[in-house]
Amino acid sequence: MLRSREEAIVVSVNRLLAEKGFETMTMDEVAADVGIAKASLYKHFNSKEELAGAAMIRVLERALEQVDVLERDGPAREIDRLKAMTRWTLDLQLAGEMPSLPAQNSALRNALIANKAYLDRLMRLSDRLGAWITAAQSAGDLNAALPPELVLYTLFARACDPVLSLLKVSGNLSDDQIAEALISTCFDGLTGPRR
Amino acid sequence: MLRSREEAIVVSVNRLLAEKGFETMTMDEVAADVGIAKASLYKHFNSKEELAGAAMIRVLERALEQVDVLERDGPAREIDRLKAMTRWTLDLQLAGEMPSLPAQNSALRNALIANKAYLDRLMRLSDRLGAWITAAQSAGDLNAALPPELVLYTLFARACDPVLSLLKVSGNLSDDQIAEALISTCFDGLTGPRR
DNA sequence: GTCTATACACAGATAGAC
DNA sequence: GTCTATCTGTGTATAGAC
Repeated sequence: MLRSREEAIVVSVNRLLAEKGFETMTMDEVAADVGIAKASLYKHFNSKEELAGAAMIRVLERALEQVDVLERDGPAREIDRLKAMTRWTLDLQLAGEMPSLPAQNSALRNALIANKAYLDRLMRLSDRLGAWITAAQSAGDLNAALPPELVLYTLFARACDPVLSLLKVSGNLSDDQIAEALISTCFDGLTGPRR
Repeated sequence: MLRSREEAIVVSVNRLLAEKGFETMTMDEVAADVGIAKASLYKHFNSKEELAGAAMIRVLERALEQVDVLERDGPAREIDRLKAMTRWTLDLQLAGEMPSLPAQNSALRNALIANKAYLDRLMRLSDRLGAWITAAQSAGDLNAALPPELVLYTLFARACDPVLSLLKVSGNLSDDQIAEALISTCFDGLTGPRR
């Protein structure tokens, strides 16, 4: 029951991070959302940074599980697996469960680069996706002129692309149309698949 | 001299916003960076939101000037003008002068949508770019299946793409290589121009 | 482990002299 | 308009009873 309580906390943090970002989210909000007192939060997590770190770790672990699923039951070609992973992150965003990544300098970023558990998951995920990327480049399905790290960063960045939320509030497209359009622009670019 | 002082303030804010984001930037830092007392800041701008708004407006005005330049002396095809504008925003980012946009909910975003001067510039810029976008789609240079607003949002989002800063800290590419690579992935996608 | 109450720090904004 | 000094609110974190 301690585990399930902490799970409930992390779920709330996940959603609040997605909604407001790390700096704007307050521990009072988290406590209110979970339905416990703020002081109780600190019995489970020693700081706001540690709490956010736990949320980020949870997302990375879910991503690693998804990589396993795709490797077992997914499409054969690596390019299609990469597209499936991208679709997975877009669906997470659309569900409001993707915490916004700390791209710029922030207190969270400094805490995360000192968080061994977080870095471990991040590197494992990078390695798995990196293998797919180089394979897809060898197969001629990804532009081989692009540095693999550029491809990796681009896919990571799509996981928090503000274009999705802009399209969502504009209200002209369904969630599925948004996801498909973003996959198209990510892999085929704005010019589109034909030339 | 009041004008030049305010210009100096906005330049500092621009850089600090690019470096740390709105929530993390403090008025004390701004004052220290400009070299005046914090109270003096408030003689020029009534709030932190207003100050950041002035910085955003300045960027939009520079962008509008750039649109004029390209319309006068730039390439003939709209697709190439859009690429030139993208390159311009990437160069701004590389110079550390592009304030990070308030994609998620933040105090700044709420202030900006109530800022008439800001919204006016944003709409003017959107209209100018929107005309290029539909023209490029008609010419077959942009994927005509994509909603123009999606293309517009995608270009706006490239102006604060975290991929750029990730590549910059990794240190493997020159600034020019980074800019060219990002234009390539934006317009031709990860799969590249050939198929 | 949960709560109420509070300590502590810091950031946005202002007062008032010059 | 610039300064020093200060007010005020708020957010992280903790004390201590139960």
